[in-house]
Amino acid sequence: MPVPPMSPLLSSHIPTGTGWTHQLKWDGVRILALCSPGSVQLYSKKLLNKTSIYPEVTGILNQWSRTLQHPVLLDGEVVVMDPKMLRPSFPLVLQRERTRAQGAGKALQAIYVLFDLLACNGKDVRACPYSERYERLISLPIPSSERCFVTDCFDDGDALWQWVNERGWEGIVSKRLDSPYVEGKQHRDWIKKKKDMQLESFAIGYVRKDNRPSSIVLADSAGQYIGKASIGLDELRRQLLTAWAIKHPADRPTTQGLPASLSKEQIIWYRHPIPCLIGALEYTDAGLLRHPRILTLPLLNT
DNA sequence: CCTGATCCGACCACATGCAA
DNA sequence: TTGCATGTGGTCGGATCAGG
Repeated sequence: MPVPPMSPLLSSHIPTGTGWTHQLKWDGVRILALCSPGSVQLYSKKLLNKTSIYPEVTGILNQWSRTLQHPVLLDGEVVVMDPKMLRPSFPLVLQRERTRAQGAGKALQAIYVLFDLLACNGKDVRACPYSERYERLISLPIPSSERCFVTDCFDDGDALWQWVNERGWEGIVSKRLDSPYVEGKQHRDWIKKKKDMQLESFAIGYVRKDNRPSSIVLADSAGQYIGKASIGLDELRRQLLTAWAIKHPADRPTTQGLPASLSKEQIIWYRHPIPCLIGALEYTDAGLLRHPRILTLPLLNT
């Protein structure tokens, strides 16, 4: 039976030494595959059944699983490649997951990238060191193809990080070679480092919920709306946001072309936007920031 | 019948408070 | 001190429903 998958801890530091191996971080949806003789079930991180969502993945594994004598439990990431950028695209995989019409064209074909093995030959191997689980994984006779393969391991984490940055991938995951497979994050054996985008931006107002600022409304230097951010707002910043609105009120936004969805929230607009530094993963296709967070919001006096 | 607005649930990330 | 559970917040597409 599947268990909640092992998750990497976020860190800005890449571990070094021979005790660690490093892999690309595939930006997609975590999927466990339980392959029994003649049947395949896919599960999400929360153990929801995703078997029918990715029939192309299920199909590949199904063919192979007919030859099995005992159940095998695989762990990996389902991704969809961005054909232009030659790297996984999280927005595309979400689009793929939510499109019932399988595929909507070949562009949204899902790929299953494997990186761990929890059970094989009917035996639970979670207690085995990662190096051994990985060796067992690559020795499985799964028909390797562009649609399903095992991710590579690298010794030099810094070099892999540099490769990732040059090509705009999401990040890397470092794994301790002697570590067992542990549910969730109760370990220090898997470490992820993610790329970060920073941009100068402007708070043109804030969303008021429960009588206090809950997020800021963001525009870029050209005045284009780029989303809302709430992560990073502490009590001091909330007070600042409120005080700024009292000093520089406006009854309508200084920016054009805001989405209609904003109109159903209570938004306090600023006469003068506050410059701020925003961190984010990337832009979505709609031109909004993905996972924005507030890095610096200056404490202005006037 | 079609269209748009709205709600919902799935994904992700982080802040916070509490417990070990 | 550290990790976990909870809550908040963002995006997106599907489902639903109201109104033309």
